[in-house]
Amino acid sequence: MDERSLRVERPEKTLRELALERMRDAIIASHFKPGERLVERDLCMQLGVSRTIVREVLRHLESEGLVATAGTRGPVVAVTTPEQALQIYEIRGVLEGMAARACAEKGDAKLAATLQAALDRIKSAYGRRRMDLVLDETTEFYRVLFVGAERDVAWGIVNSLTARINRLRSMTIRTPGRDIDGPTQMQRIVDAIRDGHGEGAYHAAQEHVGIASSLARALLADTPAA
Amino acid sequence: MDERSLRVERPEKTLRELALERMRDAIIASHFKPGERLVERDLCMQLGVSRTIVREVLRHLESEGLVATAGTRGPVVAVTTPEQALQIYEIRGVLEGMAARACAEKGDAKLAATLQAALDRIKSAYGRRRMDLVLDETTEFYRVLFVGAERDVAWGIVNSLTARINRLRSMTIRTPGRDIDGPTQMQRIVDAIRDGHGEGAYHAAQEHVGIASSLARALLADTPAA
DNA sequence: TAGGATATTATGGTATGCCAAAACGTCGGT
DNA sequence: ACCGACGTTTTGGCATACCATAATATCCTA
Repeated sequence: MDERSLRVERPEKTLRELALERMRDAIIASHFKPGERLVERDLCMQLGVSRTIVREVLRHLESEGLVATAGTRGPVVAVTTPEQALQIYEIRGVLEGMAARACAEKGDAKLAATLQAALDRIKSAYGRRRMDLVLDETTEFYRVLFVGAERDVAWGIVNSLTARINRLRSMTIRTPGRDIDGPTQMQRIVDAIRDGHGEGAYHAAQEHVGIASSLARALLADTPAA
Repeated sequence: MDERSLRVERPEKTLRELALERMRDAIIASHFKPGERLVERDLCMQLGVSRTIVREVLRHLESEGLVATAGTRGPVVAVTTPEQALQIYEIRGVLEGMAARACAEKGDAKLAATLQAALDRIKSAYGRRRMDLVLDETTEFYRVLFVGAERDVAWGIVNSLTARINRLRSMTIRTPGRDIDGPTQMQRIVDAIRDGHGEGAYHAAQEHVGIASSLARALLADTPAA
């Protein structure tokens, strides 16, 4: 037993931070459904924390758009209307296009390789029918894209918007043929970036989101609100 | 004294909501400076509310990006780095361009008139050297633009981003000649919208933000961090 | 049985308390 | 004068309490 093993490990995160992550993940994963009432005291029991923490977490989530509070009625999981969902796809289109263009103009071969690796992991997840992993790896792909583009502000926005349409995302990746078409479109993004084609990357990224948007539009025509 | 005067007026907003607005406005108006420590108990005294409310307000403002909390050190007013500020201008450029294009494609004469009225108010504020009003009326102009474009999600993003660079905004509108050039550029946006020119409106909006970005870049070269 | 009145319970808004850790001030030794 | 140890104060993390209002259940009457 040497000196290091006597060291006291201090918790890396506060209870509040842990609870926030847990709640955010639970909403994103549809454990709590859109429109569902989030009763503070129930959450206290589920999370095993006091109301103080629950309320503070709810304030965060309100500001993130994942929770809505209207008048005297308590907090509910936010409902993303079809109109909003389509707006979100549009915004993602312009921001992802912007990031893709910046990556292409950067001319960084290592970045292109990292994106390719991330895309390969998406393909692999599709191949294994691991749809949960497809979403996670897609998020990772875009994180690499925005970090590579040095656009952390836009990444914060896109990531937050994406959380609000996660149910829809989960549905679009399951549409027939998406497992082939989706990675093919993303491959075009990566290729354009590797080749340094700014406009090409911009349009490839926009097209990819545009197609997802069309899929979502069709799905929303069948089952409203996500 | 009739029946109506016996009615109990219930407060429209909770204490928390009022405190949140007050704090947000105070940060935006530079009452609290970037990097300044926001001590909970001090805020309690200044706002006249309990720590509960202060903490919940701080959670909101954290998620909005106006307040930062790092490790064991308490909350501070967020510092927007020059890099972030420039990113924010870039994002505004694409989102405002998108909204302007949507307005132009809408072909709504009433909307164009409302935008013109809003721009006239900006001009009037410039003429009276009321720079605080210039900022307020500019915000109103863009609110009308996004609402007219039916892009409330993008408006939420732009409004929130703009709050983070308000000091810089306050400085750019004060640069020599901006009082003439700014409204001229915005007039081009309004004209393109009135004439139904989608691409024209898009580029006019992008150009306007691009010029503000260049002014900001120059200012940031002199005085870092806002 | 249906509807209204009343009682009870649940819930959000808000304040206060406790405690551990961080920050700051003081003192003594070199 | 500087540094380290120690004591004191400040501060954030977190829990709990109180209260008014909203929601729900129960009871009584027509």
